Amino acid sequence: MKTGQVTIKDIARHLNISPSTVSRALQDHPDISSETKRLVCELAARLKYQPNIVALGLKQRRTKTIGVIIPEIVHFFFSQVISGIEDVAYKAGYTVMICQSNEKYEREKNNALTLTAHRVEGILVSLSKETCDYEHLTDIQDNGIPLVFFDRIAPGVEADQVITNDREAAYQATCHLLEQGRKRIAHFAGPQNLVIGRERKEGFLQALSGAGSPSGSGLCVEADTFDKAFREVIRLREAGQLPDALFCNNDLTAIGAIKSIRALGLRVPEDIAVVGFSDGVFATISEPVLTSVDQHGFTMGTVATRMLLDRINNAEKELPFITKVIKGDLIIRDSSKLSLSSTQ
Amino acid sequence: MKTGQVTIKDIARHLNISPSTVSRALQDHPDISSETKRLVCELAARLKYQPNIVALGLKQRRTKTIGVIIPEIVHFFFSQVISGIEDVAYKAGYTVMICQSNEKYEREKNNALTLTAHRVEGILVSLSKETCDYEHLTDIQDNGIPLVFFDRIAPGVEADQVITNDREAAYQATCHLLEQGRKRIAHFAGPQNLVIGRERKEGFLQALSGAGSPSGSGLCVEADTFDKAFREVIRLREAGQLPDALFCNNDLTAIGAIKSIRALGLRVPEDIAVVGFSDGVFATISEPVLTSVDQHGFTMGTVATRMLLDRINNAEKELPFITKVIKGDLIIRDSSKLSLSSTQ
DNA sequence: TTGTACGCGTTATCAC
DNA sequence: GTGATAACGCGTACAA
Repeated sequence: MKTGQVTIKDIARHLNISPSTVSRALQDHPDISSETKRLVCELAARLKYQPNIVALGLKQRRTKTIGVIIPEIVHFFFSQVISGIEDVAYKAGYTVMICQSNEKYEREKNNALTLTAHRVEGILVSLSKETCDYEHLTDIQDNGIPLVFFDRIAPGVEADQVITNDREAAYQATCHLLEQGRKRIAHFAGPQNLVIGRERKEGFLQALSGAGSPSGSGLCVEADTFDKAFREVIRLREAGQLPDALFCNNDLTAIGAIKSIRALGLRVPEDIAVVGFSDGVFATISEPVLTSVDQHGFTMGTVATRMLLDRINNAEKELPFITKVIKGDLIIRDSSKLSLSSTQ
Repeated sequence: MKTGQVTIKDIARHLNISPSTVSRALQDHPDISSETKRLVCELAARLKYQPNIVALGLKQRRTKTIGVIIPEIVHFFFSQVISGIEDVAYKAGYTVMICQSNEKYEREKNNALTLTAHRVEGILVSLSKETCDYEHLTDIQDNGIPLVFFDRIAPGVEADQVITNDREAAYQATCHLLEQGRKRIAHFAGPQNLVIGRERKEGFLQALSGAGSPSGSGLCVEADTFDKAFREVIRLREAGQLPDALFCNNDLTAIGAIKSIRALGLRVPEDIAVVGFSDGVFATISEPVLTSVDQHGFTMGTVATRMLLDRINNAEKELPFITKVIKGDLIIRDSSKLSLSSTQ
């Protein structure tokens, strides 16, 4: 199917002038007579002429497009980040090409190739859960295309990064539980090959050891989905290992845990306090409303995009790589807060 | 910033052969000697050569790209649709360019221009809440670019469409409430300039009149967000108009209502049964879990994209426009279902 | 078997 | 003031 769109040539033919004259007239070039300009602009408007950005990109050797590789759009956090990305990109006259890895390494590699084939000027990446090898990404850099990681970064790869202060936020979240008088706090952790998974766990453990908590109290389990959390709570109960508080790697996990806890006839927060991470809509919808760390997804998107555009526009300068930290805010809600009575 | 990517010319220069030979070698053209092919392919691999899709698009006058205009990515339903779109598009070798209208008419007009400027071969659209005029979309069609509407269609515009059986599903949802013995059922409606808003309300009213319900029982209020629903429940209470059941235009609205109802010390579903629409994750996270109509967002995306690709690949044929209806499934959960006792 | 010429839409650089 | 030409990267009919 050929896009039957009007070109500069069409206008030139209609007016019996050359394409270059049309081009200049449209750009309000001083050399062109105002009469010609009028004629050209009128016809262009009537024919709804639009410059062909593809051709422009070819000529100018820059596509004014940036690429994004994310695990899944349907995750609220990522959709927020994308909104932030688009916001900044569009205002700067850039188009955004979004690719989903669906948490698959192979797919992520493909995404990288798709984007470079489209000659995007820069790429924003958040790693899939499977990704352990980063060659497909360093290849991009070798091609001279700037890369900015957000949230799920690649350790060891030299590049700009935007992250949450995961460890610190996890530390605070755990301290909050300790302050509530909780003794046996467990952690439902994310995949440990991701830095965010490790960092959050690390912060959790630090808080416990800082509290001089008895060894063995830091029960960590890898569970990062609603379903896994639901099952894990049941398993812990059967093993007689139910904690009195739970810090989860993300909100959906926390909510799965809450559902499971309640299904067992126990109460949140009275019997088990629960805290999530990466505050999205879920936290306020949950019952009870969920204490969580607000990761400011939209902001993360805007910051990352600005870094990328800076990098693109200063490609010559060999500026050092930057890591920006967006501070997560612990928002305390009912799922972890005892209003009056104490637990026993 | 110039994408310093390797071109066919670079390879040709290195090997002291002409660019066309390189081109043919890369395509495994029979005319080329296997020795030359080997040389070319080896060097191409070493240099990580990738064909410039932009240049190809220009030459072949087809960009292998489709555009999407949606209100907001952060809506779970829309993010599901996008996943479906990407799934089909990528398998067909198409790239997807996503634009958000942010529910603004002006922005939607801009999106349309951006996409045509990029010479996308077809466009998928779901209207913003503000949109009442459709010229920016018919302009696209006049340009010979196929258009497919999904979910939020433009009445009067001749184009392919994919929709939910909104009226019927709303009818069923309301009937379900009637079957539960509810007498005073209210509707929290969406914007009435959108067809889906009107249809869902229509279905609601039909069910009531079919039940020979007393006039005035069909209380309709325009409220389509969490906050509006929350406030509206309070207002109804103050006005002494609280219903015993509530059918909401979407899930988030339903959940806002539930939160408000509970804040008033009333129970769901015992005092007020609640039903939502467009079943997303929210429905299963809500407490109690929410009865809702599953709109099958992912499927809607795949179906719409297939229609669009068909249209693109059969541009010559003047096929009649098609409307596909994806049946919504009413999924009954705790928010509307009385297990044992009856209401009084 | 390989090279040359052309065109996709656009603009910068010459020429006139 | 305007027109012709070349170039961006690629594929292909045609020539050699």
